[in-house]
Amino acid sequence: MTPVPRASAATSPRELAHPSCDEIRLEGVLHALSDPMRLRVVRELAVADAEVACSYIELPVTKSTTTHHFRVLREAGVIRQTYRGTAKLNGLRRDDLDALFPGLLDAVLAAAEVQSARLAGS
Amino acid sequence: MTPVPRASAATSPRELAHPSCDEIRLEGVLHALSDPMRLRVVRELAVADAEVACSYIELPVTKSTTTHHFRVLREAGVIRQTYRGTAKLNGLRRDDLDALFPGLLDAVLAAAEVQSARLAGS
DNA sequence: CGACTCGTACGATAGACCTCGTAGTACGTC
DNA sequence: GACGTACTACGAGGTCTATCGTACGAGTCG
Repeated sequence: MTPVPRASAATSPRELAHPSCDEIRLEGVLHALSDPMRLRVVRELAVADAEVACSYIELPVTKSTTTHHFRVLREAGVIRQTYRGTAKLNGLRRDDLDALFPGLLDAVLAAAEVQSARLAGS
Repeated sequence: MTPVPRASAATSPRELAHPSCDEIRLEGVLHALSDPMRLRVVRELAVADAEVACSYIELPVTKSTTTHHFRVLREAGVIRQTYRGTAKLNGLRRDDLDALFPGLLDAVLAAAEVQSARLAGS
């Protein structure tokens, strides 16, 4: 019942499973990006342009839910997560996404920007 | 309980409600595109580059389900539907989408193309 | 008119998803 | 070792969604 066998705790039991580039599916990426919370996370990660902790991005939901969204983003191949002590650093997989789907991430980010400005402007 | 009051059947009871450009939300578009069936429909509409009937696009699902997907696409603002006799013509709202989110549709279509080729090549 | 085709509407079902709360684990600090 | 912090896992509740089947309205053609 444990899909991820806990990485066997050999040396780094805190390795997180990321999909390889071959496993990243466009539908999954679009679905991950279609949630307002996750889109917000991705936008903040994009402007941060560096690895930030989960707690750095404040969402109007519980921490459990935040964890859930980060997991969805990771499993879709949108972000990369690595542990660093007690914190978990999150970064956009921009290189992989750009290689797989050129221009897609930028187009989505630009569209989010446009819409955000549109909604703010009235 | 009827969100759309049936257009009142005044003169054209067969007018379909489309969201205006202001009402098109990026999340909705991404969500509409995140379904394999709908992505397929959009791709076929893009290559057709003209208005085609629902039945022109063959999907491995029932006709009811096909109708459902077309409705989702229309309500998200991705396609435009108009009646012409017994058939219903579907066309991409390319102009509106390009105006709202420049490059987004092309990026998604290109990404779908890339992935399709990748999956076919094995 | 009758029959047929195209698409819709409604109900039902099963699965996925977002959200939360609580309990637990890993890591750092005192 | 004890405590606090950061995040996770699990279960639950409620909503949404994809799919189907059947029944129905609109239009076309014999």
